[in-house]
Amino acid sequence: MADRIPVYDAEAIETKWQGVWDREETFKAREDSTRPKKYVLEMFPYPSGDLHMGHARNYTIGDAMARQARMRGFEVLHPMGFDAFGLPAENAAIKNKTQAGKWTYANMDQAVATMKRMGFSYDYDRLVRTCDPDYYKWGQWAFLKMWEKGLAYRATSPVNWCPSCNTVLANEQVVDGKCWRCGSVPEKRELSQWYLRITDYAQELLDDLDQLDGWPENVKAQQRNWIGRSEGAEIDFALADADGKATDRLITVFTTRPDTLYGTTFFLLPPESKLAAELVEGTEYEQAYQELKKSVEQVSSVERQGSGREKHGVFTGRYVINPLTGKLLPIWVADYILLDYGTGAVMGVPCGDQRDFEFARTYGLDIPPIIAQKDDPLYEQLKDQQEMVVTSVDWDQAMAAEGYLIQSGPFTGMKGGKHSEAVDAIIAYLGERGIGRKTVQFRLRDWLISRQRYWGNPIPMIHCDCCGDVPVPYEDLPVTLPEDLDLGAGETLAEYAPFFETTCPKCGKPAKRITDTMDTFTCSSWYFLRYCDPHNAELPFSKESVDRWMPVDNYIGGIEHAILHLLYSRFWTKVMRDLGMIDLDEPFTNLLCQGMVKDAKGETMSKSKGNVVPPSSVIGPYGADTMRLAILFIAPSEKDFNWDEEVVAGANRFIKRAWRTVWGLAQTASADAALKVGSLDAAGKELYRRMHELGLRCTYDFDRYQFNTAISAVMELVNDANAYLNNVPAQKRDAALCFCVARCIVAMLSPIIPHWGEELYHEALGLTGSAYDEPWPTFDEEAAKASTVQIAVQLMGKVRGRIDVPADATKDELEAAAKEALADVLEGKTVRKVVVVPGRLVNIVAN
RNA sequence: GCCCGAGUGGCGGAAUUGGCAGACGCGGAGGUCUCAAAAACCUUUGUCGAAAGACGUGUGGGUUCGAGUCCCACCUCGGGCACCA
Repeated sequence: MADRIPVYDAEAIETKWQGVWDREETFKAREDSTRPKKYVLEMFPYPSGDLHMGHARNYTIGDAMARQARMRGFEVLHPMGFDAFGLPAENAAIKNKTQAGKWTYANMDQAVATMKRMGFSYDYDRLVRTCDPDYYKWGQWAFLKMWEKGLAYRATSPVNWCPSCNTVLANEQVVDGKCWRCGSVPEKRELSQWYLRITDYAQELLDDLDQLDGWPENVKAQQRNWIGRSEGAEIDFALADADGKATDRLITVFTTRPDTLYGTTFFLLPPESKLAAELVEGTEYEQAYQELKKSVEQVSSVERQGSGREKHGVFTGRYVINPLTGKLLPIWVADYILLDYGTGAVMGVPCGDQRDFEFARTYGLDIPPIIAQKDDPLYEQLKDQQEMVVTSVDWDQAMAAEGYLIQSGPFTGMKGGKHSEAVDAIIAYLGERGIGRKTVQFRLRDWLISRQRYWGNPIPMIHCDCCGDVPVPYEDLPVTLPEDLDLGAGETLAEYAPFFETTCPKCGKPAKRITDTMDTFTCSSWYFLRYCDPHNAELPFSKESVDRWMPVDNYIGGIEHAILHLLYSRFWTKVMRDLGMIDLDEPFTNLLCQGMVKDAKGETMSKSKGNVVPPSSVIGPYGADTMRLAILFIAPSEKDFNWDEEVVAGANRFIKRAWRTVWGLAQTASADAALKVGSLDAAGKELYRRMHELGLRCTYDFDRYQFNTAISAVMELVNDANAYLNNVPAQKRDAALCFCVARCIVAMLSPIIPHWGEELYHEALGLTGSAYDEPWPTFDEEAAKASTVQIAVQLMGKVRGRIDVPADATKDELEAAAKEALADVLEGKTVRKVVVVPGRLVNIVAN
């Protein structure tokens, strides 16, 4: 072994090992391995340029997991790819007068170079780019399968249209009332669009969240919120004719509060309602209705939403009949009613609902009390009152939601509220008469996937004037995206005849291709399945390969995908399961959402703010390993952190110190000598013990992905090893111990600073092969135990002293030792109780 | 309004799940080496106090021999959903 310690030259070492890993295909996932599998996956990037700090953090976390898993004996699948379709490429192409593909491929090449420079252990043979025809072909294939199952369909309805992106958006992509990508306020437009029927899976998507023990609570909560399940009832109201007599025509409402049916004094429809338009047509009420409808269209969705907004409505001149009381209820059109939730019709209960209350106040409608709490004077007055005698009250706000029914016919006196006995009783009563039924509503809407943009996966459908919408035959897939549009001149797919002109596969007559492309989130909903079998030319993936690798054991990515990508991927997985493609309910077993990297002041990094710290600015002066260590050490992975140059410098200092320590140990190390613990001197025994203690801690922290404390455990071991080197003269050091400790330090840091680890593994320890063929060291609880421990001696729970005791002392011995230590304090007091926690403390209760 | 989180030194953060609060690192102070500086190494560093000691995990209560950890009430901050009937 070398006598002199070489200088730590990060760049030389990193270049060297990156070359070796590449050449030797060290990180290729092997299909024929007999090891158990582990699938570690980071959310693939959108190639909008080079990687930024957020990517560096995301991939460093995943890489540490992947490398450690391999050392723990797993065959690891750790792939990478690019979510390559999308608007920024198209916008850049328009601006630079180039092709979207050209721009995208150049960015991907750059990003791959940076990934390699960071030393990420990807199996690059499995690189997937969603804009490659042999990938997006299978997205089209999946669309056709969904079409066949009725899960893909076309519908005309008001949709969110982003005027800046010139395309429609999914509900999930309207964030805070604005386009998720550009921040413009979308307009409502009535358009014919393509949807995936995700609502068919609403209940399952909700229920299966309970299986996802490895997901953060807040992500599951967000998904539950988004799916938005409400239990309630549908109730049929008969439309009245001009004389107030019931007609055959029924209008159904959805309500979560059927118990408040007796308090219904009006009936509500949304402005977009076709029924409302029909009811007022040709009447004196039509003009006011049209004005309201127009004013709603002019108001943006941001303004229209929000409970603070004043409510507007118009009367339609028509009535429905309350099925319980037989009373006539005026039908109003109101701007706070949503077309696409529930049945699109609402019963107005001003006493029980704050919104209905405000509406009733504005338009002078009755507010009859039908629910009261027991301490309410109204309750005393009306608790046995079945008929309506108090028809309106003069309150400031709606009644409490819970209470007892009053003036509610036979249900008077029952407990009311959500999921109350009154709810059940009224549903049962309505059910017997066939005018109401229990039902469940979801807030989740079907997934609108058409985009009127070029750079995406074409929807594989043809519209024929004779045959309607006809799927492209499977053998004609993929529908290839043309590469020679003049984007700079504003050309779109819809105007590009070579693309849309075709013939109908059914009747052979001239027909037009659908020129919408699919939402890019369709591409990212199944890429993790493609990684299992990336070169399959017959199918999107084989069942065997998915059975081999799925589910993803560790999925790492940003919290911003809590709803969008993570919900869509769960849906897609369930669809693939129902198509018989896979046997899997959920794609991602464990999910880690890493925090954001902000600048030193805590601001988010952005090009417009000019505060971006590019990864290259750290890799350049310090090297990739320092970058990786700093990122993992600065904070727990889920937390945001502020970029701090001092932490980087500190990380680099530790790497250099650990480098010298390992080399220092290596100078007296021997790989051949057997370690005889019994014959070690005191310093050696203690170092050996600490190695086990800290190794256990480090392993435990790796197992729970808490890298900051895993690193601190190794730091302690390095400190201890240094103390050993400083205090024990070279000729007295134990060669086997030195080797063992050095090897443990190298092994435990290798997942985090891999080039450093590989270099020392070979050059300092003189080992061959790869550090990643080295199994993770095993540590022993017994060996970690100290012969004597210091425990606290407490009086009434307060620490009064500390004593050194043998680790194996009995409870009685500990009690005796503690009493002795506190003898002078205890004098004159009576000991009531003694609590002994071996290895920790003795607490004496005395007075 | 509803639903999730989180509040610990000057800072990032630990605390093996009810058992010695502040591990590890940053920063600070002092020192060694040097003509000097950098680097490196050593000592020290929760607050108050000269010391003994006292006080300390957002606030106020509670349970317990013992609470950062559990329970109740509240405050503050962050995030998500939101005119969803």
